[in-house]
Amino acid sequence: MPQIESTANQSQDIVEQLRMEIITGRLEEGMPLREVSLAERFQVSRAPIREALKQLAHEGMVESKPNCGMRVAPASSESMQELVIPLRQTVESFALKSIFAELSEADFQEWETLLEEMRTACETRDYAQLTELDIKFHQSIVMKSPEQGLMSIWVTLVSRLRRHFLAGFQKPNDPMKVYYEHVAIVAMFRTGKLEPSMQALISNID
Amino acid sequence: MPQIESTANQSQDIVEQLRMEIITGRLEEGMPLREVSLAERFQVSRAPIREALKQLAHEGMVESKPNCGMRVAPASSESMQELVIPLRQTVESFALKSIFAELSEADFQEWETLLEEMRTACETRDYAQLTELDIKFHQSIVMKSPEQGLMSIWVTLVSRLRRHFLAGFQKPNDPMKVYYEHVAIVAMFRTGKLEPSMQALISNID
DNA sequence: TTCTGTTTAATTGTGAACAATATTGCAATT
DNA sequence: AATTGCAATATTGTTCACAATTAAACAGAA
Repeated sequence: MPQIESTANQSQDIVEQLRMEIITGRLEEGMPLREVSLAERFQVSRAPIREALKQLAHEGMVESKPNCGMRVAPASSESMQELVIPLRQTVESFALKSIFAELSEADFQEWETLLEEMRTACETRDYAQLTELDIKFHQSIVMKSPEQGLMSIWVTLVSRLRRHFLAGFQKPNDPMKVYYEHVAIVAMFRTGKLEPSMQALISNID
Repeated sequence: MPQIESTANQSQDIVEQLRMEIITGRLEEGMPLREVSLAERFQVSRAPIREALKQLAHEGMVESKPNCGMRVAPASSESMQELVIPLRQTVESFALKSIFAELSEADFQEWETLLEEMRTACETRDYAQLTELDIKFHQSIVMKSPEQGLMSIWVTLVSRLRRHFLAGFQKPNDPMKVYYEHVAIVAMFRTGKLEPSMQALISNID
């Protein structure tokens, strides 16, 4: 999001909430999103709801048919995902490179917290929560980058891969695999070696 | 834009107009965009203006400071452009590949028309117009692709390169160069050979 | 003068009513 | 029974009025 300083306004909160519900699959594909229903649910007027939906439409999370309403967008085609995955790898690598030298202990603490939550999500097989945490981890890397507009690009890409997340989690035999992978990533970050860190991050994106 | 069928609504028209004015440099960097002023100019209320500005903000054309208004976003950093150029090449190649087999005479006619306009723009040294036509040419390729959401990604990338256009046009000795390059691209498309066509398209993106 | 705090104005954020458009259901007709 | 036309409903698109927030102007004291 191209906001210079993010003050908490209603529509932004709604965007983040709806985005996560779509990514995690709590809101199924094709489900219509009515402005009045959402307005009642979030206890606000239609205006902030409209803004939120418009933004999600631009991100690719929902589809808009003029005068006919929004609905949760269907998953991207296989070929589309094959296009987007390397794009996402490139963007996140770039983000990591731009922040790597200035990583502080506070950054690592933030990630350690996420890792703990990820561990419990793995243990309880809470795939929706796991998806959310995975997204948040990668998002945090992009968010730390001082490059303006990188986040907008990243969000637009990730929304096309949202199905990829859930699908990827449910197949592996070892349900802790996702957790271990991210532990390895953070550990590699701590070594201070850029190239292997980028490699670890990239290999996690597929 | 993720609209399934594009009916002409006001905010969309405003988006396209403002986007072109920013890309072509008619609206200078840092210039504030006030909702009421724009509402008066376009003879509409603030709501469609707000929607247009929000969309442009997500595309990276304008920056938004909450409760403080929008302004034309400054150009991307050099490193950012170096990131985005190959991304754009990848996206447009993908788009071309997805439409190449079904190109019709109508498509070529559309391009020929653009080429003619491009020629006169080159002859009259109208760099703003030339920028607009260049964008429209590449945009048309992405637009023809049936892949949903490709346009959103493309727009987000191009907005980061908008300075690149104007700068690239004003330097070459031969002012017709831009025209010739696009003529060559379309001619290559007509041969029906995919790989060289993609190469021609890519080489034009730098 | 320079700094600080307060007031004032400008601007965005939100709410609510109205208009325009698309969808749905129903009836009349073939 | 299937189809077409029409009315009723639901939904979005737009306008206007108001609240909340921010930035600027200004006065007063060190």
